[in-house]
Amino acid sequence: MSCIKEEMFSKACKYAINAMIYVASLPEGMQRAGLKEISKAIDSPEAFTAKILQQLVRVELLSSAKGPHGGFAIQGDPNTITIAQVVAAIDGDMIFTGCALGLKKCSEDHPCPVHHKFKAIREHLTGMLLTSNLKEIAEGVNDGKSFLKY
Amino acid sequence: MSCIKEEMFSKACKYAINAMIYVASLPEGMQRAGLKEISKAIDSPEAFTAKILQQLVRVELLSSAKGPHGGFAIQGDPNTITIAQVVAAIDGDMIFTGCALGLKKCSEDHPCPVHHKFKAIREHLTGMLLTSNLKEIAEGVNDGKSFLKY
DNA sequence: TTAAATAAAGACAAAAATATCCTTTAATAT
DNA sequence: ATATTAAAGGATATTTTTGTCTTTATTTAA
Repeated sequence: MSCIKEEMFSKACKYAINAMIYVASLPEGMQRAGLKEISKAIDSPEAFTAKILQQLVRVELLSSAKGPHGGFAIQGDPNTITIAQVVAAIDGDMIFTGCALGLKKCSEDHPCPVHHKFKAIREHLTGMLLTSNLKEIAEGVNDGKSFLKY
Repeated sequence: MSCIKEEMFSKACKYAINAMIYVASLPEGMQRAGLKEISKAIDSPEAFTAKILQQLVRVELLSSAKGPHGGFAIQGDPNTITIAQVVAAIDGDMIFTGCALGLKKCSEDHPCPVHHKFKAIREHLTGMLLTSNLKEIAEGVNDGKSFLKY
């Protein structure tokens, strides 16, 4: 027993976010990328990434095409797709709604000992994720202001 | 593949926080509780909780005594022990310092695409955890204002 | 129409987190 | 001293998450 980890999101979710940002950052006209290209761009395990992309296709955040020149593209408007949607698709909404201490019935009426303290954090986090759209974030990458790997 | 979880802390960490709060909430004079009592109070698996309490003893957040009337007590001043310390002891400091998207070298110079957005959240979270002391939180439990289980 | 490219799907493997059980050690009380 | 109580430690089991591999299905291009 020697835990040294626990971060905000699962690895699957991180790969999903990174992949979505990468695809969103593709130049106009050629907005389709294959699995190999994506997992190379975000430095993620290829086969595992494939599974995650499948999930994103299922929830219609991505569209996919088989065959030569196939691959994945953002489905919908990158301007209105938020990181919150990607997180919800992969990790579910526990990060937005779950009790920090794991109480099943934690609420205003029956709060856990840190309920009110975490409420503010959650609202801050949720608000940020809801207002972070793919387009804006992908632009940072295209401008060389932020990075998808290392 | 059907993830539906991911919360802020590991279960181990949640049990640790709850256990610390419970022990801190014990009445003056009798501030020692056994494993059974603790895991019943916080509704956690007994044997697993034992391992976590051991860790907390090792990092000297708890003291322990064997034999009849043995058990666990807060080591030090509950007024100055913070939730941040408990989290760091069990989950490490990734929650405070790690990159949200998992980049190894994420920094101001080489930021991930959401680095700046998460910075504020992290600071908010860290500040809150650093200023939440056991004493204050345990009082809420003693006053019947908050709950350790269900 | 066939070959090549690519995603989808399913089975499987490895690693980590969670959880249990059993034995040992230490303290207390009789 | 001895029996009892309770934590410590170690081995093992289960579940979840992460990751791989192989086959199938679909599309494109020659």
